[in-house]
Amino acid sequence: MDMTSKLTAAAERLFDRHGYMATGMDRLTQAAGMSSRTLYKHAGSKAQLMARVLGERDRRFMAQIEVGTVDALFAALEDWVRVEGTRGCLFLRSQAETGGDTPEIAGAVAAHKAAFGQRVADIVAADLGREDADLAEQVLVLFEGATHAADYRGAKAVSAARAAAAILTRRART
Amino acid sequence: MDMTSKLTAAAERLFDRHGYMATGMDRLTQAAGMSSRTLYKHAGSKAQLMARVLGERDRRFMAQIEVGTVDALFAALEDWVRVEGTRGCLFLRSQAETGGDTPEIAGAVAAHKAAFGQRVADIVAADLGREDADLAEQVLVLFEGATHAADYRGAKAVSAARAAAAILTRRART
DNA sequence: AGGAATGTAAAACGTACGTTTTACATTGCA
DNA sequence: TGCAATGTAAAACGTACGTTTTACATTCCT
Repeated sequence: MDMTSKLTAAAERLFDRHGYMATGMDRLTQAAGMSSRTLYKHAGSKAQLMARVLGERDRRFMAQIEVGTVDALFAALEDWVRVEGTRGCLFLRSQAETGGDTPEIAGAVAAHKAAFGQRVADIVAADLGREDADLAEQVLVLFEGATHAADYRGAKAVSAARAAAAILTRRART
Repeated sequence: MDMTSKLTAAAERLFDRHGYMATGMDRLTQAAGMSSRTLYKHAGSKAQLMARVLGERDRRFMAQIEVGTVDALFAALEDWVRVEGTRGCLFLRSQAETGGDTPEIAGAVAAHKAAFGQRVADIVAADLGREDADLAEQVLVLFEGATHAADYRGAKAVSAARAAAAILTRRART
């Protein structure tokens, strides 16, 4: 595994577990197993590193929700939280931690959330056989809610969202 | 307005807008208009200050959602985001920023989320005339989702959640 | 064989952190 | 009148921040 991947993986883990601001570069060099000089050669800066972490995560997440039905979307979320745990949305957390004042991060977050919104709309359209902006918004809210409520309610928040989405989707189909 | 209230109000504003970790004590003394010595006399420590901010916010928020129907719950959220803006849930953000490692904060967050969960269950029970744990979980997820999705989708996320909750509640009533 | 590329360890850069202290001014109550 | 309480400004505490630098070792390609 090359140094850049090792660094990005270590950074994602620490930023996700302890927060972006609370994670110092010394902790990062130690976790990545490299000197600070090498780290900066690959990272550029802390903000750029976070932007790359978010880009990687976006790739991974969007691949996981490459599905054709609303129910499969929530099944994918169940898998995601089982593997990754429940710490809310790293994109929104990063944005909030920095008050939206870090351009590299704000850009990565905006790009992800735009792609995610489009993906949800596509899945709803594929499931219904037609576009439905209202249902898409409801499914997006349920997905976001499950992601964050799982923080303190556990996995049952995701299954509740899945059940609610099934009801709303069936209703929209007829 | 006494110094403690002025301090708490200034702290809530800064912590909410720029994040807990990113807000330094010098910025806080300046915003609260008092010396650091006075600030520490009233705050105790940064973590204790945040805990008091969260306690205040819990009081204000729980008063706002003192309602008897599911629809009124989401109407209250619409009012809340109109007044307070859309920056997600300060409790979950604080918890995530500190990785759950700050006891004062973790305690305040746990207390709030327990009270909030109970309140949602009570509202659902009052609306239906009977308890319904499944519907309560769905309403909670919709509420949490609206809170966070409003960050990037705007107020329409809240109305989508309201509409979805209305459908699920009507269905549960019959 | 030789030299760019890539890595290391460790110290230093200046700044800011959360917190405490020193020295002094203003109040309000007994 | 006097003194405790409460406030101020400003410097200092030690630590940690993100970042750069210095000096040196090790690969890898031609």
